[in-house]
Amino acid sequence: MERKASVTIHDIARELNISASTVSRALNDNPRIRKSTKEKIKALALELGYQPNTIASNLRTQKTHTIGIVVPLINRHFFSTFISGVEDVAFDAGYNVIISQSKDLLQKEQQIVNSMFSNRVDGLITSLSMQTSAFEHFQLFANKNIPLVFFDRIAPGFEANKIIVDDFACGFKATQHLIDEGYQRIAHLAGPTVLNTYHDRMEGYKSALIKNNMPLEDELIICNRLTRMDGQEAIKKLLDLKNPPDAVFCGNDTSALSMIVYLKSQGIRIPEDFGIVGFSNEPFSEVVTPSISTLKQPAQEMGQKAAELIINEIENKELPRTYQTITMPTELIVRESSSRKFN
Amino acid sequence: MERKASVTIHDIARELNISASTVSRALNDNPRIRKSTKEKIKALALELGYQPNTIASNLRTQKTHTIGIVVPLINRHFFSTFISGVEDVAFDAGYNVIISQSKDLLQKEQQIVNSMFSNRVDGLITSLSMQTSAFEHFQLFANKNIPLVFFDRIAPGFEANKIIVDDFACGFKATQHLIDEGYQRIAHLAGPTVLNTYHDRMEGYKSALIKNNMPLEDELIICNRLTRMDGQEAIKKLLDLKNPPDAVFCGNDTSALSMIVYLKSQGIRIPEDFGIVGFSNEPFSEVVTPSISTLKQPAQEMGQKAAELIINEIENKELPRTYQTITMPTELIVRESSSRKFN
DNA sequence: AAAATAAATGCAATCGATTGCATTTGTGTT
DNA sequence: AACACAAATGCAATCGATTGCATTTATTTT
Repeated sequence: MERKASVTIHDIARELNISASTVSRALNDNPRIRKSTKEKIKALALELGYQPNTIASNLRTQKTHTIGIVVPLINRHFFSTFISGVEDVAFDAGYNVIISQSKDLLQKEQQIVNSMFSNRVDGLITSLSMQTSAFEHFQLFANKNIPLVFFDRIAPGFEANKIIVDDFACGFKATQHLIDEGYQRIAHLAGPTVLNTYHDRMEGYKSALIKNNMPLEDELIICNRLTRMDGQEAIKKLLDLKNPPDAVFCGNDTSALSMIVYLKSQGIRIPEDFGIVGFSNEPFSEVVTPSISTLKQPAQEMGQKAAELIINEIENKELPRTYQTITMPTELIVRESSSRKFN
Repeated sequence: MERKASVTIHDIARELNISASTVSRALNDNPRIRKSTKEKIKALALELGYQPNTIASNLRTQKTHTIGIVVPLINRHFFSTFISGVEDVAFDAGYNVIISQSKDLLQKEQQIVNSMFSNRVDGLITSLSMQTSAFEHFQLFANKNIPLVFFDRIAPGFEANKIIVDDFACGFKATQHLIDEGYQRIAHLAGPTVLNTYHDRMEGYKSALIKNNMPLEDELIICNRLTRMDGQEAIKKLLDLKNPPDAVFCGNDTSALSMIVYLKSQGIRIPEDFGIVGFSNEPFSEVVTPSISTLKQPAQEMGQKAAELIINEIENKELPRTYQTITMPTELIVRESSSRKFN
């Protein structure tokens, strides 16, 4: 019920008969202020319950100590873990994190990016929506030389730092693994291939087939949005082929799971009759039956790295920019769904 | 590489030979400005690529259109889904969301809450850390009449809005269900009972036993932090009892899962020999074998509700405060792990 | 003790948008 | 044409902290 306005440095100054500048400097431990004065000021600040107004400081210093994050969906394990990684590093470096989700909609992404700009975030970390194939809305940041880091789903050709995994190698590894396990006819369920991630995984898949002198067949490649429903439809379609596959490399674990559920319901044994490899190691992948072989992306570490990169850029704005693309290591986790030797 | 400072309303004013006030009003669609003037101003703003400086506006208006969220861990499904719900509603109402994780550490929570205050969030939504049993750090908000909403793990006795589920009823329902399925000796694995959630679930458990004339036994109640490891240790301990239980109601799904893994490894059949009910319906709970019976909390809806509540409070600050505690519905999802009739 | 130097503090502008009140411009009435 | 009134715009202070430069105070040097 206290209606009293906030305590400001002016209140402290008045009380002590000194100037606001001195108070400001004292609270910021500026060496120009005598120790005894500082102590006096800090003591009073504490007593009055002074809380700095970050907004005012931000306005004056043109720095918000805030990093914006835009991801398709906050509550996807990969993204929330990534965010957690960013937040860890950011917090320790004195940065706040503001977050929005594009819901995989380009229009919302554009709105958010604008809003983040108006909020004067010091840097922006983002993974593109499924609909994003043009990048003008990020130009705002580039123009004003505000650090920008893309991760996972990146803007190809855009001058910025990028953090990715080697999706091509992942696709290759997954497919090669299925081949090594003796599967003969391997299909691929991909996401929208405008996105580098899905595109590269598919190329890796193709490359592995070619390397092993196996034919590429269009009917064995399906593209959709990789939801549970999509996975089920895809597996039905594949099983209906005249010459159906005996394994699938899926673009994510969700669709892999829904395929497994369907295959089981049809009495098809996994991995004996059919092999599955997913992508991104969702928490459920380890614990379902059969457990899902998958590729693990170091989400937390990617977030940490992204934060380090962007904070470094923010704090060295005067230096000439050099943009790097950092490729983080992935791991093929072989589990039951693709592993005949387990049985 | 453009080094030109940002375009401000003053730049627009100068160019058009009018005052900044008029520009400001025009851009905010103030009816005091003539339509033709507005159009002129907006056109130039667009041409110059004007982007409002939200910081300046925030300082002047004493409003940031920002809601702070503090949760124990961002990448826990319940929390990230809750956040997603908040973000949905907040975004549509023109609010930003800033997020931090306490990592279940009181000290970090205190730091974050202070920082959110200094950043002048218009409201704060929070679920307490496992270590939090005193609430002075939230007093800052209460004193200045800044809306505060607790959810899930709330501060008992603190005057604020609260969003919870009826954990007592949940504990009761879960236990009653196990009894109905014919389990004779039911144990409970609880989290730290300083937290209302775990405390209430335990009380519900006890109440169900009493109602059914079953004895309460201390050795059947274990308290820990409900990690996977904790779950495994707990089930071992329980099985080692002279008179071991034949079912457990677990404080979360994670510990329930680790119990299941252990029980399976010991050749104990679920649900025939042993029943398990978890809590919070993690994504994996539906898909493991056996699938886990659990209580579903409407995380997304809770987030939406929290956002609605706090935005309403923010935008009606002059109204006298009335604090409500909203109890959201839960659902007992019966799956294989507790359901003898399935087999 | 005066002068020179260093240390401590203060003044006032600034960041960019907003807003109460004053002033100017425009419209309508007789 | 003169007046009343409404509509449109401008002035200048404000939000709270920061900071270059000026000024005051303290210390050292000769």
